Amino acid sequence: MTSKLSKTTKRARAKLSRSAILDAALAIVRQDGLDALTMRRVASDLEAGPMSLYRHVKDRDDLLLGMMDHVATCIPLPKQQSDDREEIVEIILTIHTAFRSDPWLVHVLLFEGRGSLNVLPLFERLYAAMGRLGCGPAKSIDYYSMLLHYAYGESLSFQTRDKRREIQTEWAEDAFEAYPATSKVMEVAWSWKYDEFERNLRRLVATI
Amino acid sequence: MTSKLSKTTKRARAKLSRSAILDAALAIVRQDGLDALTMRRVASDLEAGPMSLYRHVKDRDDLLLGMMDHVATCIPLPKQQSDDREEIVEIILTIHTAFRSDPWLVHVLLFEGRGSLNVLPLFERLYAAMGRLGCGPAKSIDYYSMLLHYAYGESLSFQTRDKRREIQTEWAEDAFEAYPATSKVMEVAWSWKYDEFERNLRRLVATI
DNA sequence: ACCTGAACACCGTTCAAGT
DNA sequence: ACCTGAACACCGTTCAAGT
Repeated sequence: MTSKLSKTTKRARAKLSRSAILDAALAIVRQDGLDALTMRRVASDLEAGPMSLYRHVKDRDDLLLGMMDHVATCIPLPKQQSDDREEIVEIILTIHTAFRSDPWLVHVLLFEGRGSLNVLPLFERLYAAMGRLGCGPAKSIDYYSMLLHYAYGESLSFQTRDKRREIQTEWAEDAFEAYPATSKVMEVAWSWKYDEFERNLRRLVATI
Repeated sequence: MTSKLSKTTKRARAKLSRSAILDAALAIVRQDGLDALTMRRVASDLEAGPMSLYRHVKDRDDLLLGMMDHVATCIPLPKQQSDDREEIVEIILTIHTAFRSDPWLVHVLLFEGRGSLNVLPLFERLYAAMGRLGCGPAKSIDYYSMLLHYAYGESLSFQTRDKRREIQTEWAEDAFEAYPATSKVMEVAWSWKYDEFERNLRRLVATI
């Protein structure tokens, strides 16, 4: 019995490391979303006290940054495109795909203000392509912002769409009665998937 | 002394009403942001117990919805434009301006999934203009989504920009060394205001 | 009818203490 | 060195009780 106990304590000790904590945190956030990611939950998943985490992680912010760093290194770089506009499209699509598989990224990027430097190789290619298209720094940051902001908004809207629809079904059926143009659109809107990111992205890139 | 006490209790009673609560909540959120809006804070600002609010407001969600309804009715409708594309631009700009003066709107719209029906007159004009431009329901919802998603992303990025920059100044100066195109852009980026919403909006509307 | 205090089940984090 | 329990200052909300 004593040996069994010491075994489990040994395992418990081995479990607690920065990377183990990051893995556990990623698992939580991917299963149950960012709100479910609490220090206490991570700790209990690792069968440790909540305070044990703080030896390997400065605070919740640092935990999120670590998660971003890890995810950023896992993003597969797209093939280099000969057409510069196509190169830009591919890069933004890569980022957008990352937002789709890890929706919490957008939240952290925007609201925690943390970004990983591991994403720089991707951005370097983006800015290089813009440069070849004749954009100076000002124009580059302007177009970059436009594309990224659209990706932010689209991702957030997409990831909250189901919840929003659920709530909106409570709206009175006759709410749109006085608004004919709206009514006509709304009939389609409820079931609309509007997953038109790539098509709209190409529209935007074409304006560069 | 007794009369003084009864006076204050009378005033305290008069203070507590749905609209008084909404006003207090709006004042908080405009001064200190959405995170500062707690039921306890609203109550204490009204010199009431936290539980007293629940007589006039179902829960925090209902409070937010009430705030949105109030703000939505205060949005000034833009002048009708003879050019349909210009009409669309004006309407989206109106929405964007509302997002700028009440940044919390975007957060509530997206993450709480609550929207006010009081905004329908504005949307009716938007969909009507799109219809006149030859858009069916599908195309309308597609373009509408693109424009609104961009407005979402731009607003969120704008309102969190200062905080993000503050954090990013901690980054090592030589982080961009290996990335020449990025370095060149970044020199401009730190001070860049990229408040190019209207110009980009026009670009987008032109593609309709 | 209107208001409320105590209580419940949470949260991140500090701090002093264990091994 | 690594881990932890108790504690602090929060949160939204339930519930039973006050007036």
